[in-house]
Amino acid sequence: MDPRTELVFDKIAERLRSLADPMRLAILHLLQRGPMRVTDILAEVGGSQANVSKHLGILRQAGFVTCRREGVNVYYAVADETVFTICRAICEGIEKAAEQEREAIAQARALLETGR
Amino acid sequence: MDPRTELVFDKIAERLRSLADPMRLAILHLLQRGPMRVTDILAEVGGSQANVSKHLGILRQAGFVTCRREGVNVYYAVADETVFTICRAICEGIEKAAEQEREAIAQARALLETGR
DNA sequence: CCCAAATATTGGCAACCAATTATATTGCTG
DNA sequence: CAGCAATATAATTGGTTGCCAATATTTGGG
Repeated sequence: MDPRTELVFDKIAERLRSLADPMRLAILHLLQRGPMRVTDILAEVGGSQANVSKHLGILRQAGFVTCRREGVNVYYAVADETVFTICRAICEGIEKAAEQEREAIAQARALLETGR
Repeated sequence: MDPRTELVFDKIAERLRSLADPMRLAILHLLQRGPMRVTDILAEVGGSQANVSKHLGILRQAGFVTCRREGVNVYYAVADETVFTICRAICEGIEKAAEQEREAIAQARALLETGR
C-alpha cells in the first residue's frame, strides 16, 4: 500500500483513539454547553482529579479542546466541532446495528414458530 | 451522571475503538470499492492472514462490515456507510489542526524576527 | 473419502492504555 | 513568603490490544 496513504490511516486511527473513551466523550459532551473549569468538569463526570486531568490532556493534545488560564482556574473549551459530527454518525450506526439485530431476532423467532 | 447517558458513551467509545486501527481503516477503505474476498484484501493490505482475519472479525462484530460465504471464499462488504462520514469528519479535524499548528509556527517565527 | 485452498481460532508475548497514588507546579491571599 | 486551592505530572500496576506462529475448520475437487 502507498506509504502516504498508510500515514493518513495512522493519523486517523490516532485521532479516533483519542476519542474512544467514555470519560473523554462525557467531557466533550459537557463542554458542548460552553467552556468550563476543571473543577466543575470534575464535579460532573466524577472520578479522580488526576484522571480527569489526564483525559483533558489527551483531548488537548489531540486538538479537540483548548484551554486558557484565568488566575487559578483553567477553562477548557471545545476546539473542534467535528467531534459532534462524529458522535452523531456513530450514534446513527448504533441505531442501525440495533435495528438489524432486532430484525435478525424477529427472523429467528419466525423460524422457530414455523418449525413447531 | 445519568447511568443511561453513561451507557451511551460506553457504546460510542466501544464503536470508536473498533474503528481506531490503521489496518481496519485500510480495510474499510478498500471495501468502499465493493465487496472483496479475504485473500484479495490480504494481498492489498499486507500482514499475516491471521491478523487480517482478526481485524475483519472485529469489524464484523462491530457491524461495520458483513460477510457472505460463496463456496470456499468469503466476501466482505461495508455494512455501515456512516464510517465514511466519520473518516471525513476526522480528516477535516486533522486539516484544521494542521492549519492551527502552521499558524502557531508562523506566530512564533514572527516573534523571533521582532526580537532580532 | 482425502487433499488442498480459504478462512477462522487459539496461545503466547510485547506494547500500550487507563486508573490510582503520590508529588510537583502555579497563582492567589494574607 | 507561607499556605492554600487548582491543576498537572510522574510512577506503578492491572487489564487490553495487536501481532505472530501454529492449529483447526470449512468447502470444493479428484
